[in-house]
Amino acid sequence: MADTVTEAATTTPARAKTRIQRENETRILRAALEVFSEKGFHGATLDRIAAAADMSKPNLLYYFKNKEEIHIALLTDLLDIWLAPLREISGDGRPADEIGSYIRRKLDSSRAFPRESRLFANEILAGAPHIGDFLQTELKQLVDEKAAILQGWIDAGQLAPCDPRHLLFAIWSTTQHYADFSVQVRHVLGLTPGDVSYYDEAARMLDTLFLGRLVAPGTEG
Amino acid sequence: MADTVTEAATTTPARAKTRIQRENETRILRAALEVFSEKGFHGATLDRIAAAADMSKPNLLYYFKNKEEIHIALLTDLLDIWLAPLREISGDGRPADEIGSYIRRKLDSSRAFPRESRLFANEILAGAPHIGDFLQTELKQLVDEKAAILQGWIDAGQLAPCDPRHLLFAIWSTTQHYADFSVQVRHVLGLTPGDVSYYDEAARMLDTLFLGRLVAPGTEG
DNA sequence: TATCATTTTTACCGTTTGGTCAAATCTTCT
DNA sequence: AGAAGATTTGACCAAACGGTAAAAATGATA
Repeated sequence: MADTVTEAATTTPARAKTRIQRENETRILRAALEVFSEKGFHGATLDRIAAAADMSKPNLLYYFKNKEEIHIALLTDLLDIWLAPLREISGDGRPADEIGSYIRRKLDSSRAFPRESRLFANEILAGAPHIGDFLQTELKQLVDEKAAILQGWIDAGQLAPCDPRHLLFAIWSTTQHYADFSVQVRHVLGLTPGDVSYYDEAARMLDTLFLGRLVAPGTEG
Repeated sequence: MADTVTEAATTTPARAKTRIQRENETRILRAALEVFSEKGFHGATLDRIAAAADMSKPNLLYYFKNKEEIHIALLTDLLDIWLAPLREISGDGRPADEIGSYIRRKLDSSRAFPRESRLFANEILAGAPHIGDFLQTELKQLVDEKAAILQGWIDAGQLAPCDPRHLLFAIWSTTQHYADFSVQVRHVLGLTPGDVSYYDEAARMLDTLFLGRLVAPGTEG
């Protein structure tokens, strides 16, 4: 399993970073995100990443000691993006407002960071070899905390009885789907490759689903 | 892009298959499914698949001419599994019954075929290089057909106004999530690696979400 | 401008990987 | 049993891959 992203990074004193160093590291990370999110860890090659960064392979390896270190650097950046929308959920607001805005934030995140979302999806699909520890500790803790808020609403009769953690799963899956499965979404809707116009309709759907009544009364089994 | 699964397969007359041939092909496909779904296409190696099939690599290549052909064979089998639950949706039933049972079938499919689901997810994430054509034609057509049924219910006031295709997306994402992101689900719930006990609670959640009212009236924004 | 550290390049290496080939072995059928 | 075909194996190959070493070039600084 090698390294995990939660470990301390620096063992050497660590000098101040040069301008070139900063520029090249971001160039590499940007290129690597593109390639990793599209091809997965094993499908991505250093040659490809180097080419995308407009840089020679040995030069790339001057900034990151190996392929895995680039991958871990990307995942580390990613986790903040992933958690941010969840962190904002507050027990002070009204359930519909809080849940509705959480969904909107997650959906916005899918639209703004589709590559990051696919990187995350690839990592989970692969068995979360690098972020397993994060999932078990940091994420679990935050989920437990927010689930308690949702449970409070359930106890107060403001939210249907359900396992709040599964409600979060439903929000994650539906929102991330539009980034991770965008190819399928587009093909089914008959859209062209770059088109992301489906996000507006997606937002309406998720509002209806999570905040409205989907199936009309009297038509239930 | 190479081959797609929808192309005609045989150009040679195709002899009747031997007992050994049938046995070994299924052994290979079973092993390949295990490895591909766990490691992705590029992460899977012929050596690994051969080892999992308890077979030498050249012997494996006696039955499938290359790695891609094994992958395509798996995807072909997969598509039937993927479509089956959707095909069953009928316009004759009541909306809640039809949608509810569709969700149950999809969730059962995730539980019964998690490896197939992950194989599918990997393929879509990679940009659907092999099943792009299937998505654009066969799947799109079936979705259009079923979406028309849902639209009929909407027009009859039995279903909330929404884009029916996005309703299908929501069902796909929530149900497949439990197979594709099972590692994350288990880590968040604090379950052990093999544990799939979360499926019962998942079924309740999805029933509440799609068929019930999630947020109570009066607590909406 | 001379010096020193940083950055980049060229050439290369060992391993892994997908795949081939021909010989050997096993099945099947007469 | 023996021929014919099907199956299996061991030895091997070329390309791709991750990564290294050392020299050359560039940048910062006094």
